[in-house]
Amino acid sequence: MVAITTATARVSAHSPSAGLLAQRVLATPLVDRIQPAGTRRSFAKGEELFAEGEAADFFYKVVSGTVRVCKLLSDGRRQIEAFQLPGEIFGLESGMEHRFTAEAVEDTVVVAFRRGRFASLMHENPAFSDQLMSSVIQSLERAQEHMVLLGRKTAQEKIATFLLDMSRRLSRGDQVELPMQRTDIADHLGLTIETVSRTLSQMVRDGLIKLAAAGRTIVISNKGGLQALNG
Amino acid sequence: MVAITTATARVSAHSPSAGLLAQRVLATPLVDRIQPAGTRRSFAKGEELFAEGEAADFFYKVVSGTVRVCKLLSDGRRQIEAFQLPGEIFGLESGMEHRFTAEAVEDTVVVAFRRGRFASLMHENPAFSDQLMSSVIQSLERAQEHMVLLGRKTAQEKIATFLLDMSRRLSRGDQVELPMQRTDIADHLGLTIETVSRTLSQMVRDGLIKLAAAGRTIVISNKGGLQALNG
DNA sequence: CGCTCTCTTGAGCCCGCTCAACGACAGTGG
DNA sequence: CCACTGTCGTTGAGCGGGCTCAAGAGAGCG
Repeated sequence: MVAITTATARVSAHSPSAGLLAQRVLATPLVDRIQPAGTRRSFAKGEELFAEGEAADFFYKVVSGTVRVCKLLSDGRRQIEAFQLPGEIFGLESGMEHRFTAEAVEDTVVVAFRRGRFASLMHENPAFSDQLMSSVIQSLERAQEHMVLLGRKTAQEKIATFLLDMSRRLSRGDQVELPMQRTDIADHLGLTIETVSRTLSQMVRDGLIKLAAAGRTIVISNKGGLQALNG
Repeated sequence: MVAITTATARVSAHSPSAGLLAQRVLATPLVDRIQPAGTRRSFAKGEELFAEGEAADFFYKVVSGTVRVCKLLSDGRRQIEAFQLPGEIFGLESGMEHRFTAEAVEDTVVVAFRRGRFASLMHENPAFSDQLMSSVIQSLERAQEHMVLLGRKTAQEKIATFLLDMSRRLSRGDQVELPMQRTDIADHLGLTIETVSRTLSQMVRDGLIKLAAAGRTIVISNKGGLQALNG
């Protein structure tokens, strides 16, 4: 592992004045080259990666599958902050404990990085530090975009935004295979499951989308129409 | 400025194995000792620090006053992501442009840090890098907490949470001097100005709070009662 | 085939929004 | 000094989008 660290450090030393946050993603993410430093772990659908309040010894990167990151209120109301798709990093904390719960939406593989070990690695390897920083800032930007949705968009706009976002992030063509069920979508968008279902049905009637495979597959038939709705 | 940089780097080199994100705030924030590297700037109430889409050449730290960070939808609907109070850092981006607008809620003084200059500073000075990282992660945690509020809390709970948060962040005792007007509170909590006003009035009737100074000063007379409401 | 889990659809209600008026100040100018 | 004006906060009346409660429809699986 030391060898890997030095190698990547040498690479970054040669990169010409790598500006912090200047480029969003480097050609080959360092976090991948350093991957051996992390532990590969698998989780079955529905399994919990960690819970709110647990010690935050690790942070994670999704290899395959989907993770939902959520918070609960005392009476069980739930807010899903984000769905983490392959390539995305989550679980970094400023304190000692996790501030939210992470669960596998479907069968999922992640790489777990020990937090303490990465402190020194970050210091020795500026380029790696930049990437981690960039990743956290992107999470923040996504959170900010989502706050607009939660606070100011109508049900129709929320669904439209969600579908376009999912389409962009995991589609092959204009077909989207949703990994999560309606309850998850509802808790992500600040709606009820019934409103999600009704809104999707209405979009089918309006010719914006088509539903298949028990509602899990969505074909976007009028992308422009959806975009006009997304606020 | 070069002298200052080296000085702070030397200090951090002596700090014993400062673990990344291990402690939330160091005794003397480095960003303050390096403050000379930033430019002090003043903004009048209502003035814009930067707008969505502008080049993100600087990031900022609040010295005094209050900044609102917000996003607009095409039809004018607004979501205030956060109110930045003295000591807080904002305006860091992963891309080249600002993704949101920042405006002074009241007369405000900030320190503006040139982004490019801090890339090298971060690399030379791990402790500074840690602090910046910690600050961004804390913004993310706050955003996540706020998403629960926006997506899953009732008007009453939103107001209760807001008042307790403001009280914690800027109160002397149980009296809170709100720097922002009702429109800002509404756009922060995903409500209308009328609902904010009505809910506050109801809380006065319920003996939870007292209002003074044209509604800008709030005395929390039953903190437990408010806490029971905050979800 | 029956059981369970998920999604859909319907009927009715309520919380928060819309529209509108009024009140409380502060600043300004005659 | 007071009338005029603009900004901000409060209050009322009524509406409607999304929620609640309830039942039905598919799909997967033993």
